[in-house]
Amino acid sequence: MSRTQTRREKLAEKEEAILQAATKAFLLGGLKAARMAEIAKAAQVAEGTLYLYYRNKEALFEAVVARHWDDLRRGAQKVVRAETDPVLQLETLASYTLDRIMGDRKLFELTLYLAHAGEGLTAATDRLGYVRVFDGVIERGRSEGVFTASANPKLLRDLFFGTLDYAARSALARGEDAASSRIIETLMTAMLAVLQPRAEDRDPGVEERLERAVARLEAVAERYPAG
Amino acid sequence: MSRTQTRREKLAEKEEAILQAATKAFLLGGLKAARMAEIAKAAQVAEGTLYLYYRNKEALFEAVVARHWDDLRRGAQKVVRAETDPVLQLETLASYTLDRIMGDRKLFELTLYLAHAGEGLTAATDRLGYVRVFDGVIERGRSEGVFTASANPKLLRDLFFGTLDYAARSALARGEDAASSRIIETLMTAMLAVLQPRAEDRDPGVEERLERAVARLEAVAERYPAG
Amino acid sequence: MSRTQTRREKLAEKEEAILQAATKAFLLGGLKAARMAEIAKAAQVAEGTLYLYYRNKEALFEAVVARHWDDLRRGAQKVVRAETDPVLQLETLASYTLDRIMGDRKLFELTLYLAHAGEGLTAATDRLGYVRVFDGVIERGRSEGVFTASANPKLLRDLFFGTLDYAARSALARGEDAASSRIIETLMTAMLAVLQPRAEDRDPGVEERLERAVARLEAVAERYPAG
Amino acid sequence: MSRTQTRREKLAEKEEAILQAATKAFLLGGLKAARMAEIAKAAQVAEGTLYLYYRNKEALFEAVVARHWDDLRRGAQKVVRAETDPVLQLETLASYTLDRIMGDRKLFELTLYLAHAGEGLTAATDRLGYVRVFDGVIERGRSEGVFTASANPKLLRDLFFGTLDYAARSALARGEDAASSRIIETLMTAMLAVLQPRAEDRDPGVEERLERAVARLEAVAERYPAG
DNA sequence: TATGAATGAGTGTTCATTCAT
DNA sequence: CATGAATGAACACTCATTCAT
Repeated sequence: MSRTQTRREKLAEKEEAILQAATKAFLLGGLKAARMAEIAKAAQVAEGTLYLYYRNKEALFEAVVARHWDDLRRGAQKVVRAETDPVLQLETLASYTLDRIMGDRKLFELTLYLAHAGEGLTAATDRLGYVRVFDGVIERGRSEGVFTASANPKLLRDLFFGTLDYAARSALARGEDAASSRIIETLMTAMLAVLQPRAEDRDPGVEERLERAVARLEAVAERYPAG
Repeated sequence: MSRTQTRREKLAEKEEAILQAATKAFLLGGLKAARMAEIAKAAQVAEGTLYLYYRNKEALFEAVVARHWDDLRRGAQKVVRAETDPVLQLETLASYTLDRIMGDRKLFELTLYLAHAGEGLTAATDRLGYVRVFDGVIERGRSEGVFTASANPKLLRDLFFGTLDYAARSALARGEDAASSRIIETLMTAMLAVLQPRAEDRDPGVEERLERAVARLEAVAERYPAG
Repeated sequence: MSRTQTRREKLAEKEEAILQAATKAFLLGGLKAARMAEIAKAAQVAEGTLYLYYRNKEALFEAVVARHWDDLRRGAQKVVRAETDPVLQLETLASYTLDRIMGDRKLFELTLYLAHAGEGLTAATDRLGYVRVFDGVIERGRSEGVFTASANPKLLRDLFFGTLDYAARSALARGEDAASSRIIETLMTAMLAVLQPRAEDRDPGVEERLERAVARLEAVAERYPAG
Repeated sequence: MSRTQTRREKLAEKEEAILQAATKAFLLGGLKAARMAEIAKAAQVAEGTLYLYYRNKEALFEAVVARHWDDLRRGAQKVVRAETDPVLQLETLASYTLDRIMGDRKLFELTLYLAHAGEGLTAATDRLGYVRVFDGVIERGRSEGVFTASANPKLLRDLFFGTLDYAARSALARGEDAASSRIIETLMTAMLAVLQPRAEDRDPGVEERLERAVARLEAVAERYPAG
């Protein structure tokens, strides 16, 4: 059995080596520029061996991207669990997401690339796990009554991930490192405007009392006809 | 002179034909998949002729993308000018942007592709004109006192374009046509939360006076029995 | 008539401009690398105009090479005529030839190139005029009794031009500027060995005195019997 | 081990086939005219395979030329070793060289072509081995006292190879097969004029008679002791 | 004569993938 | 499972030459 285990371990190790070599290669120049021959050499396996683990170059590419998103998801879960307040969780998640996008921008671009070039929609699937972390935060906020139940989760995602993606991309395009704190602040203001509509000014008292007072006066007024 | 004009017109026509053929070709499968030979054939010119107008395939590609953004910019300016209220301008621009992204999504992807694959930063430049339309709306809103002057334009762009881009992309990824109205609504809520912070509760005088008026009303109303 | 002359002059000027531009272009990178478009631009004519003067690129190339050899021939005739002694004429011609080969090595290579690549043997024809200068020197030397009549002119050419060509080429290959004087000296020694067999031993003095001395020794020796 | 050997043999065979096919192709029309596709087909390998053995077309070309010079060198060494007298070695080498140039003139032209077109100086390197055979003959002649030590080897090479190259080229240009014996004779006369200065004026008669006279006088002298 | 825009044939090289060993 | 030599399809770009003006 130890032999079987050893064999399995060897396989796992080899797969890991391939994945790492491939990640490095794809990061350097994208799907097209990476050479299977170089990946094989870096992983210290023969070219043919790559095809024992992955059907083709694209499959290897997808595996790399998938693994990346899995890493991200785990990291996101970790930082989210460190907080209890949904609002803080949201803010923490935003910071984490922005940092990761900025740090591994190449891999995010690869995801876009995959979505663009690929016939498969695997990219969407990959992000799914990550998006669920976000959805979880929203859900918890709702069940705790901190967030309004009326906001559509899909739209919230658009706001959240769209803004962060775009902010990261334009920052990178301008060569800036990050102005993370400010964008996070702005994003939170925007998010909370949707998640907690008029939450703080909603002291319903004034309105209700006004309604009631007017209603009563109207009743009186009817009793005393004008004139 | 009519001869000169004719020549120029011929050149312009030929360039237009090339550009159209190229747009079609690039839209079909991106930069890589498009074949110069096919573009030439579709434009009814010889392959060599393409190179009289554009240095190489990539230059032709960039020209296609640039023209697309120019079209967009013009369209955006038009819809914005049709409104006078900055808030409505913003909303109109959002709708227009979303529609165009959804409609020409391939060309948006090509822009991303360009940003990803290209060594040139042309992509950013192309968008610039379009972004300026947005900036113009914000600026007008500020100068009219409708928007707060404190919001950073860059961050606003991130919110605006990021959300729209992402919404379009994810809608397309899910195969949906569009849920435009709802995302626009959400986006506007978010934007205004940043652009008009506590706009309605602002000027506490109103609230206080309202409070006082209600109190007096209540006092009066209580003097007259409910029945 | 002055108008006709003007026209002719214009044509001649244009042809000259083309030839000069072409020479420069071919010198830079040979037949293949030169671009008709660049030649046209340098000559300040349209591309099509080149073809009014020369059937095609190769014909232009040949014209350039031919003109070069004509220049050389004229120069050779000049230096040869400056001397009267055939031996000195030979030496002068050798120096001149070597200098020109070294100086315009590119054009010599082009001649070789023409011989190699071209289907026409034009190259040989071009050199003909130059070779005739050499033949003339030899002929004069013979008729003056300075050179032996028995040497085959063709073989002499092989010796003369072959050595000079090769010397120049190998010097250039080694990046040396020239060791001209020594090669000229050696070549002359070799040439004269063929053209003036036993030429230098013709200092009869030494031989005669030696002959006389031996004769006297023999006379003495004979007086004393061998045994 | 026999398997390994088999593999190596296969590789060697394949390389040989490529080299032969390439030689044939390059001989037909030079570097430019030869088509990699045709070479591959002739060698019965795929086009890509050519690039497993040679970096590119030019490298293949150089390999062909290099092999040619290696062949020549071996042949030259053989004929030289068949003689012992340096003068005869020189003459034999001249004949061999002339024959080979005439026979494989295309490959010689290719060498020139390489020198002309190539950025690399490989051509010179290739000839080096061959030239050394010549240098060896000269050196031996010197150490045996047959050749004068004063002649510069470089100049001798110019004379030897230059004359032979040129003779072959002009003979080929004139369509003649060869007038080898006469040119060899002339060349040897010229070479020896440089290598054995005053060789022929050594009219052995005088020397011999001097020797004899002195010998006889010595004999007489012994009979008549001094005093 | 002169122009110069248009032509379009022609080819070296790469690299993902396979398969005999 | 592993190897790595062999495959071969695929394609942008150049540039001498032409011809309508």
